[in-house]
Amino acid sequence: MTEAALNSYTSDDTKQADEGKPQEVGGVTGQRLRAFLERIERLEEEKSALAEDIKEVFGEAKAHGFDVKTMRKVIRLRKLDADKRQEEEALLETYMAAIGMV
Amino acid sequence: MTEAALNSYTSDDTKQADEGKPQEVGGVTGQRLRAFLERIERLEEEKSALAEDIKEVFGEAKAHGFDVKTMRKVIRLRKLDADKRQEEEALLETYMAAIGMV
Amino acid sequence: MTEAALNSYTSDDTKQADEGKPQEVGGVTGQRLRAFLERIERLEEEKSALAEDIKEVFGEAKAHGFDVKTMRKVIRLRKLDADKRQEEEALLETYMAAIGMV
Amino acid sequence: MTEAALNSYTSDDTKQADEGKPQEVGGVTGQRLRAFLERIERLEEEKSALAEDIKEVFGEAKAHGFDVKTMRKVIRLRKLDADKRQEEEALLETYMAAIGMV
DNA sequence: GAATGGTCCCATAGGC
DNA sequence: GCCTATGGGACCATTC
Repeated sequence: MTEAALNSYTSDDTKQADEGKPQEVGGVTGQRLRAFLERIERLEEEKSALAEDIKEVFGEAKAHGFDVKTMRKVIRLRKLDADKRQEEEALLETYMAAIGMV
Repeated sequence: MTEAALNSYTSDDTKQADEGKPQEVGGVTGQRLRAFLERIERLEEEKSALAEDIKEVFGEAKAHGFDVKTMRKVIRLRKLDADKRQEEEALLETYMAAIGMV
Repeated sequence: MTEAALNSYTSDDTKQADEGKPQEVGGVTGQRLRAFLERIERLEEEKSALAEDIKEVFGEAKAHGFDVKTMRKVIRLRKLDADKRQEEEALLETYMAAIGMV
Repeated sequence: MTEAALNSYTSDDTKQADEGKPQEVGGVTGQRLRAFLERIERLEEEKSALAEDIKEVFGEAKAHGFDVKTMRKVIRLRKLDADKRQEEEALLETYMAAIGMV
């Protein structure tokens, strides 16, 4: 995405910048906000790309004759395992904290 | 669904231990399936990590006094904008291809 | 909640009913819709009541010196257990279906 | 947090087996905790069941050609209305109490 | 008021 | 091609 596209909805500030004058409107705060927005948008693009990748891998597996639905079930189950383990540890920590073992 | 697929979650390692021979059960197919599962799980972990990052950035922005809900709105609008722009460009290319402008 | 309250947003039909004439506007369809809405609202009231009950039990437990946070953790963990078991069974069924054991 | 609370998830049954004596560890307190947990879990099951029921009713309505999304909107509006009415009644009662009208 | 967990709603994707 | 099912996101309530 181009910088221009990013500016499309906050264009007032940009226009001023284009005219070679420091931002009197919005100013530093606007700069900071824009920086946050762009960081987030960048991360979301990466996230979407990963989602694409995942879909592709499923497609590949399917092309090799594997059943996607079952694969999803297996993955979900493995995730439950991991979550359970994590939850157990969290509970243990809570207990230890409760009896003063920091 | 293949027999190998069905065996995927009862690990090859175990079977090997039982029979003392590498990959008699499931074999190459099981290996392939596992590879797919692991690739997917890896990608999903990365995706989750990015989701975490995004949350953190929002948190940071909030700490600087920005309203997260409004930020989300802005991002949504900008995304629509970007999608629209992309759509238009795609259409333009279609037209240009149609009239032989490569 | 009174019947009048339930009718507050679909009052047109009701008004006609009040005037001793069968519903020409909306008619049977409106009746059916209202019946659905009322069933749902009834169920949601019951659900809210249960949420209240749960809060009360936590309160009671707290009054007996139990730590609510830890209790929640334990409950969550037990739920994960249950989910995992259920998921395992679902996976097994998928497998059996896959090999034609209906 | 009490010691009994900490023992709640490692069941009394096991301890009993180990020591051959009923309820020496955890004891009455553990019993009480377990009772609380079970009451809560029972209530949560009922709550989930109701959520299921609600989904089913929506499904039924959909099968009759109603638009679920719109139905949700209507229900939300009617709820707001009900809340408002209740609020007003509460205020009225407060006033009446204030002027001694029991 | 900050953070966390829970619930609800929507949008997308896969199956029939 | 609909339609159900599932995952993700937003919102809200509650706790510390």
